[in-house]
Amino acid sequence: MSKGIISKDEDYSQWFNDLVIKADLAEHSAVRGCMVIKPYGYSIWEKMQAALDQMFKDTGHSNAYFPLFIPKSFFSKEASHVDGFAKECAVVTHYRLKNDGNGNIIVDEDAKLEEELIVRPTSETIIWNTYRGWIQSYRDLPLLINQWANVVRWEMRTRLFLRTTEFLWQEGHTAHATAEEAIAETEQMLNVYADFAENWLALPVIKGRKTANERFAGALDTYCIEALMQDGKALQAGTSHFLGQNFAKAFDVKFANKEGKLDFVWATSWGVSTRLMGALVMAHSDDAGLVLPPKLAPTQVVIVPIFRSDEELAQISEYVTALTKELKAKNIRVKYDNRDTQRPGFKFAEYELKGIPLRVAIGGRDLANGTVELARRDTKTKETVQQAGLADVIDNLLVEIQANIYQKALNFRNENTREANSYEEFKKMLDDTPGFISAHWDGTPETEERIKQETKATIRCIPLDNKLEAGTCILSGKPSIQRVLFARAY
RNA sequence: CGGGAUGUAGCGUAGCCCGGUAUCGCGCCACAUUUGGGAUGUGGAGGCCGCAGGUUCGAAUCCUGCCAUCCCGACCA
Repeated sequence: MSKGIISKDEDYSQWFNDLVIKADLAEHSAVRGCMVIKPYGYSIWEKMQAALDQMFKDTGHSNAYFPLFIPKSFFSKEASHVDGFAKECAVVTHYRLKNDGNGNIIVDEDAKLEEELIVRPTSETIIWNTYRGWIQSYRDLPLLINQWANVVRWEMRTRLFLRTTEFLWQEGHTAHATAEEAIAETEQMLNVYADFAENWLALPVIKGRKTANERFAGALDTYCIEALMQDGKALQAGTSHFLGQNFAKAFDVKFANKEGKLDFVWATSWGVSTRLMGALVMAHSDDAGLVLPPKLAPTQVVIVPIFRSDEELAQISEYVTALTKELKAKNIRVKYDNRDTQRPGFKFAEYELKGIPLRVAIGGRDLANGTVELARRDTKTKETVQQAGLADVIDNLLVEIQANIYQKALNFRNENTREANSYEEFKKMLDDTPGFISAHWDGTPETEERIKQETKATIRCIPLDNKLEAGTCILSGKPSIQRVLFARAY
């Protein structure tokens, strides 16, 4: 176990907190519920952004930016939307401070805003108000826009990365001429998220739809990807919404179709957030620290020299310079840690904590033998390998590590996905063997709500690849046409 | 917002019941010896004891108020 990190078996949530802090990803700020994302954490987020951004552009989307503030009146235009967000909005009421004469800075009551501004919890309203001016004809469609932004949701309880008051995300907002096209877009972006989760985060996800209860405020249908964390709790990793014509109607966004008739536009929105950082940590890491998938690791290979004298270091450095050049030619992100202020053992522990996928150690012994010591973070194994052809070995290993981390997470999820056929069995599983539970449900919000009240488990999704299967609801005993996926969730 | 707890050096803590300006460890700085898994020794620096009042000759300690954080609920990307 690493210094200052509690074992994840002993206290999972404390382990997560320790890890985020010790690995230097983020820290609590002076502002309630808001975190400072530190350089190392932010560099991982930037890797995620870069990959996602490219995927959005490859599917025809463009980035734009809309205001942080939204006039309060916009919110009341879509009834279920305001219901969903009203309780967690930060509101700007004044635009000036003043000195009260006693050395205190106070809000200047004379500077009250005519209409209060809401700090965006999500941007549907301001964006659809803007789209009204951008769309007149079917020729203006589809409109495919994404924005990278921060949003604020005044949550009661916050946790680093998983639920902070302010968080970073991207939100896509698209407009289409037909429902079919909007639904296809919703599904396409869900697939982009699943692709990203599996191929970059090395995180297997279940694609599915939310029940009416769990649907986004203002959506007709909410699709999601659900992942399983190492403590057996589910985490919603991304959502994609089919908004129908709700926002078009609320903001009067009409277009002339090919027949010259006016119709309301069909909408989607979709987003992933810095919560993915939490998913990344919780899915793969261990008691020694982070385990980063090579594709997202800011540094993929760290080289640690072991030396007794300046002369020895100079000899090692000469070899490392050549190796580094080779690795960089293969687009491998490599760091040479030749600090003489820390000893090798300290560096080993530090890079394990930070999740660097591969470590190369090289000392006098290796120089004599033409070898290096190569250590994998994911398996914690190390071996002595020949210097000749090392760059290729490393290149291949990074691919293997990415695949291994994914496979490990997939095995874990498979081992912790179970079928329950009675309510007793269901409750026992939740307590004894947490994970996904596939069970029959009668399709009513009442049953869903009662299960949630009694067990804290929610329906994570109705998987898209579900097979229809007649059965009886575990709670009500009423007929059911399919199993749905339950879990306790973050 | 309800229930519980905690605020003492960068971090973790002792002292509080029973008032007398603060203990220990990690980390930090200097030097020496070290360097293949978180080094050792010697010396050193670092504190408005969460904030504001009150009691007292004297408050980290007692009293009141406030603020913040954490844990458990309801809410949630």
